[in-house]
Amino acid sequence: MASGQGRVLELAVLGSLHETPLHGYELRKRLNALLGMFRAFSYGSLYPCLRSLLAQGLIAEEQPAPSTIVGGRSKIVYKLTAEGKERLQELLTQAGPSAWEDESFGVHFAFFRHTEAEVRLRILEGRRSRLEERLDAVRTALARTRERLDSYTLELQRHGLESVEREVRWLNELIATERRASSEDRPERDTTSTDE
Amino acid sequence: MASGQGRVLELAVLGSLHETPLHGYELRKRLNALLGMFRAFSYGSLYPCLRSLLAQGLIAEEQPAPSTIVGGRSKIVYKLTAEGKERLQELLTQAGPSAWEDESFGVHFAFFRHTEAEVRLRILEGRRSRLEERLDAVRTALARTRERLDSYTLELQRHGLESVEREVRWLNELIATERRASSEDRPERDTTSTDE
DNA sequence: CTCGGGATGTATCGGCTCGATACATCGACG
DNA sequence: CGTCGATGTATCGAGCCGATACATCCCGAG
Repeated sequence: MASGQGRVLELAVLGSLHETPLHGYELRKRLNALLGMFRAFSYGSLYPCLRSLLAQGLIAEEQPAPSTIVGGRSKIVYKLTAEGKERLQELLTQAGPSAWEDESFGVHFAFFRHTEAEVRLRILEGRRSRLEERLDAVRTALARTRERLDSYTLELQRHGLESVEREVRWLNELIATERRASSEDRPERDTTSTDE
Repeated sequence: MASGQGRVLELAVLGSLHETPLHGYELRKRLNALLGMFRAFSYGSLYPCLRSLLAQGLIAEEQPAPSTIVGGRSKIVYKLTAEGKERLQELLTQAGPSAWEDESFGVHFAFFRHTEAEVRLRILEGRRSRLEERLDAVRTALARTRERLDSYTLELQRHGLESVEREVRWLNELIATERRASSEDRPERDTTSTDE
């Protein structure tokens, strides 16, 4: 109900502007280069988001030297404010369902560099159990199906299951790597938690 | 611009009802079992869609024997009308961009059983070139990137590229199978088109 | 027998997002 | 000097989802 539930864009914009100030067009290009494999950002959502962030004081328009402005409307370069940086940190700390759904997981992952190790781990595990949930649901539904399925439906199911299983394996590797890295940082806790 | 552009639901509902009449709840369960790996259908879109289809005369409410109705509101079973079957055939014949985008491709594929071989092939090829386009875009954007990317971003890119490449390979196999099947039906055209 | 909880079932609302589109400027090339 | 494609800001209609509300049915525990 607050403002930051389904707002993946907010994190994406804030995170991108954290690296360097940008204007809308560049921002979109950068986001689509970064996450174009998973989703496509459009102006129809980008500009309203920028307006909202501007109104909240999380970003600000950066005025370039007036000499560079020639025509009527100049480029509007947005940069992060101090409040924006705080908000970004806050968003990066959240490890809720909003972090591991399909559309948002990629965005959160893309900024893992700025995320605490513990939060990273929780997001990865959340994503994994989300996918396993889905596997269960589809598998039991498939098992309960009485009728014969045609070969195309079957092939679609097979491909879908395989893709999700692949992502689960990928997550497993990432989680293992994270665990290894964090146990190297804290070698005292290494022997006690060698359960899995 | 017409009514059936982004309306994946229309095809999904019509296609499901073509097999057997259903009511809303069952319909949703069936669709989520069939395509739950790729997307999740919600009532918020399903009921408006049913209403619209009803208004267009493409589906009709099937009245069960009055003896089964006990309480106030009974189950509303929807079935396809003759116009609905026509519309479904029309939708299954279309092989435009609306057939091979991310959200819609799965739905179209799920009903390939009722689709002509030629249309199947065009949809599969359209999907493939769509994905290759995306690969190109991301790869060139990646090549043009000056700055060093952190390991998480890199890993995300790698995983994304690999997933899409995998889907392209899958499509290649499907296309090859389709071509083989259709050349068995028309053996005269076999030798001329052995270009790939 | 009865009472409560979980599955079944229909329906809506607010809000977010997308694709298409409009319009303006700038640099390059003939 | 004209025009074409890339750059750039911005909006609109329409579709879609998550949450939610509310009613009924079924079945097992007490």
